[in-house]
Amino acid sequence: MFALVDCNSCYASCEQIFRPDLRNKPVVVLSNNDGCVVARTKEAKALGIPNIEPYFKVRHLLEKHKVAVFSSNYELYGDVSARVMTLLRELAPQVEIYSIDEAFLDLHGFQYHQMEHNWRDFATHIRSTIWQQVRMPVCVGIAPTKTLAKLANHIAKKSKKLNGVCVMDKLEDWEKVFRQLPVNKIWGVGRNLAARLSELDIHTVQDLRTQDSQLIQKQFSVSLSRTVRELQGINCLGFNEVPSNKQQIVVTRSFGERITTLEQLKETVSYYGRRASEKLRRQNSYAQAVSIFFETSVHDKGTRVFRQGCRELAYPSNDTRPIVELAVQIIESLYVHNQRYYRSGIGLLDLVDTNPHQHNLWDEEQSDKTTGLMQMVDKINRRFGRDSVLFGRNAGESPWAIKRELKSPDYTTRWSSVPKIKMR
DNA sequence: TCTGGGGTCCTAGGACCC
DNA sequence: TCTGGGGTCCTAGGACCC
Repeated sequence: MFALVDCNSCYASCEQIFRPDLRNKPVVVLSNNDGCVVARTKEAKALGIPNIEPYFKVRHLLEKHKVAVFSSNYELYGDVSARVMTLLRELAPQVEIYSIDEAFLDLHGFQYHQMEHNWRDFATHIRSTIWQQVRMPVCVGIAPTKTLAKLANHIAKKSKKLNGVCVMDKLEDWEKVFRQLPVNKIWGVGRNLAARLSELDIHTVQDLRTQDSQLIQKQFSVSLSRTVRELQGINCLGFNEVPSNKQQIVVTRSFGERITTLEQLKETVSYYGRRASEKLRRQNSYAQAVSIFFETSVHDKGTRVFRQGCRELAYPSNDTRPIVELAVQIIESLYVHNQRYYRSGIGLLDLVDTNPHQHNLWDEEQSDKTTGLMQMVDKINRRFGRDSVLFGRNAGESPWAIKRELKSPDYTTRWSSVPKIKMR
């Protein structure tokens, strides 16, 4: 079994920890520069305040209902999150932190109070512990796969009867609910997929659950076929306790006021470059390329300007100076005068984990076993004749079969290439 | 007047290689 | 010995997540 523990209206709940007088009242947290609503308590939701809504559009509503409004304080949210995650590690054998407000628990082989099917009690224990120790309200979903645990968590949030806990041990018992849940509530099914599925008359969770996963793989993708199998109770997603290093690091902001000069723009990107290289050093990586962009707002008059460029660093680095220097060069080459810029950003790409000054051929081969192996096979074949290397479980099986095998729906593909430029 | 800031994985297709 | 099926590597772009 897996559990998904999710903080309720995370940022808003964090603010309430320090303002107990705001318990059970509508609270809203705004994004950087107070641009958008990014979190709201259920009382605020009930007033009809949508998420990611421009502040100015809902301001009158917030004032009318005397909603408490906070500017965001990400340091605080990070602190509270860390305390929740520490508690979870004490409560469960294996924890995968999925986002600032969510974590999966792997409960395979785990027994609560020496009892095997005591999941409801366990989940309730998690809830009350986190509430008592941190004053953070959470919901818990428990199910045989991660995708189902997500769904269970969703149900736990929606249904008042369940008291924030939903356990899906016998899937047959839930078919009635699955028939009522629209397909886009499933983790991995967004707006676009939902629309395409609807054409095939697949509208509910139950509709998707009962599809043939191979057919879905042909018509859609491996990802969706995995989702189908997960919904059937077949575990297809890995569990990563140790968070892997980021493959790209991006820092973007919209400005408080429009920027109109090259100097100002360079300043913003220098600042983002510093933040980005800090993140890079924290995970001990080196960037090989820098990408920057800046743009005017879609909401402003005139034709919209969007400029973006990517260049390779002379050598892989996580030092602020070469990164910012290159970023500034790119800006200078792309800058368009007489515009009112609305936001900019920097991306550090093609990250490598090895110290570029300590090249080690053996390590490189290890780091990409597939390539290394295939090169070796080719070398031997060239010397001793084609197909002189037999490989795989069955003699005569082609070496490439290994790769195909790893691409089966039960495993995630491990060698997607890092896109060079990945910024809007 | 005022509209978030990050990430991930997958696919398709072209050039090239063995 | 030679072909060619099927790899690699790369990029753009789409879709998804919180």
